[in-house]
Amino acid sequence: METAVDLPDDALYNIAAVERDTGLSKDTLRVWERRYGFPAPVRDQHDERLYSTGQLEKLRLLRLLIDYGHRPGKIINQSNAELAQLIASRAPEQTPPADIAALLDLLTSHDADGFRNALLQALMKQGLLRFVTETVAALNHWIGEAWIAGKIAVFDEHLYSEHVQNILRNAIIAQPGRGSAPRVLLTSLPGEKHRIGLLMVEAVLIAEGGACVALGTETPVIDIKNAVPAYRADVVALSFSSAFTQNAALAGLSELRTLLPDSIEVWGGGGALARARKAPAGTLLLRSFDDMRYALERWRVERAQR
Amino acid sequence: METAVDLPDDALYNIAAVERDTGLSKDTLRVWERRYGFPAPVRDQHDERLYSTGQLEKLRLLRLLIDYGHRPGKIINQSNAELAQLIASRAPEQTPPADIAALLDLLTSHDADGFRNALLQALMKQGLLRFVTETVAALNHWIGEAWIAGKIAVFDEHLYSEHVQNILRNAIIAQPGRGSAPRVLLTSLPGEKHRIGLLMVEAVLIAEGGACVALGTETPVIDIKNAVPAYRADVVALSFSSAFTQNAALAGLSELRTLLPDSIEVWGGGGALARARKAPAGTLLLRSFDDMRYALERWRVERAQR
DNA sequence: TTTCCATATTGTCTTGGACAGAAGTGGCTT
DNA sequence: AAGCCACTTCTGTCCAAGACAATATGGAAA
Repeated sequence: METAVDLPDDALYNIAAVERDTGLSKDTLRVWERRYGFPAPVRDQHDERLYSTGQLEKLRLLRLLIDYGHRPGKIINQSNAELAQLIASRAPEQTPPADIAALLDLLTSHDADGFRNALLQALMKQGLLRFVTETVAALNHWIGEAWIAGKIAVFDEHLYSEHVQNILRNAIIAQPGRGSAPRVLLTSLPGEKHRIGLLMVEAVLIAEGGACVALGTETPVIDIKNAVPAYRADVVALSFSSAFTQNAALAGLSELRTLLPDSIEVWGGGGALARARKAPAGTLLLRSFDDMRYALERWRVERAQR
Repeated sequence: METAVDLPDDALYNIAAVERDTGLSKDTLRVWERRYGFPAPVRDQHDERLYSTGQLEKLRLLRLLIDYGHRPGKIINQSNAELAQLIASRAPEQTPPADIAALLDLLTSHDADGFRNALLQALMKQGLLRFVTETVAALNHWIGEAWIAGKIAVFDEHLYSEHVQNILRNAIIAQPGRGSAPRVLLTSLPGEKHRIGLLMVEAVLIAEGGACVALGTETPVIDIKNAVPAYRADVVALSFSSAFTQNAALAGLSELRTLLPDSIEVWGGGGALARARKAPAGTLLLRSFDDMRYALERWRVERAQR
């Protein structure tokens, strides 16, 4: 599954592009440069920053390590190779299980039809719930690893996302009936663009017999608030990938909590919240799909008692 | 179909929350305050900005009008009522045909299941090709109109997008076989986030028996270039909604043309190019789905002769 | 061990100046 | 009229350097 990623080595990126590609704010990029001396981009004729491909690469590695609990000041002056080493040492198991490796091979050999068929076959064999919680979750993880290792091309990742969306949405629409309570309104806040996570949640909800109103990504809080009565939702569930910072995710959950009546539950999950210690008052953190299934069950028991 | 936005009057928002909720950057919020005197937020004990509910509301109205083509300096000092008036005056008096109106009614009455079923029914009745080129195209148009008139809620638009994606992807995956040449690589450039247009194109391509490699939205040009040999594409097709400016779309087509070998065709379509007079040398503008079907046919005839 | 507090680290906010690129305007030619 | 070019205005984004809130760390006390 070796894929040379063909990045032009001489490409230069302005600060907005780097913010978009790394998730680090412009303010953060400037203050790192001031404090730590990295990144030290060259300047154009108007003194505006231009970041190199190597700097962008290192910033991605730093972002990943920081998400895993390292602190910027401790690691920012290490070389790309040392950082990659640090990442590698974090995961002792180096190779994915055979079934996942087979799927990755199809993807990185650009066999779109083969990849699609293999995914469909896995879905048939496992059923929706296991397909999502095992195969898709593992694929997400290992594609992330391959991405860090530079072993997967950007366009293969795009193709992966498209095919998984096709299959999940196909499964979602194929599900008969309307589902029973609770009715969960599912979306993400502005800035959170990852759709796969949302679709996985939707699929699990439906497989558990729940009713789901999916609004896609990036719904402003106010609009979520207005959607709740319109769709008579019982629960609002938000997904935060690790593209979000933990603080931003917690702040979003809190804001939504203050806007909604107490009778509506607020759930949050995803990579950005995986390390969060405690949930904002009146909200629920879901750290796994099992957590979500328990939350669903708990809701049903509690409401049945009333 | 009237949407009242209902906010707590006494809430205060910091600048990051306003950025998230309005999509206006912090820099923009500060420079508007400096230049136009609006918004003029109160300050907390540390001189940090706190925006009121009314300011947030007005910012959202401004954002809507600016997206529609108004200029900030001209409208920023009008009252909320005047801005709402301006939005209302945009509403054309035309009405959609009955079948589209029925679908819109289901959507704006928040009947998600009814809307889904009506879409499915239309698909069954019309077949994929007519469903896409007639029903979905008309729905897009009339939802755009309703949005400008402020007659449709943000969350209803989100729900619409999700359901149409579900149905189109379902139809795409249900299509048997691999399709015949040409193999079309389909995506959009960074900045272009509209997915429905891409899915419509993919559905039409598949309905015409073509082979399609869909990379989703926002693929950087360099990655498109790398994807072409990897997937052995014959044609690259790009979609530009009217969120793109015409010049930016034409520049993107030109850049891609120079990067790819002459044997690969470059096609462009979508709202941003609807008014373009002539295509960049060596590229093809598709102004309708029929144009695309002709282009497909022409490619097949030309290649058959060789 | 757990809890608590002082200290260090880190991200976000502040101001006011600058300027590139988009949008609008006017005059000229076809 | 309609296209096209040059000129002006408008508008979003970038800059620097300082400040401080929020979080994490590390050691002392319970």
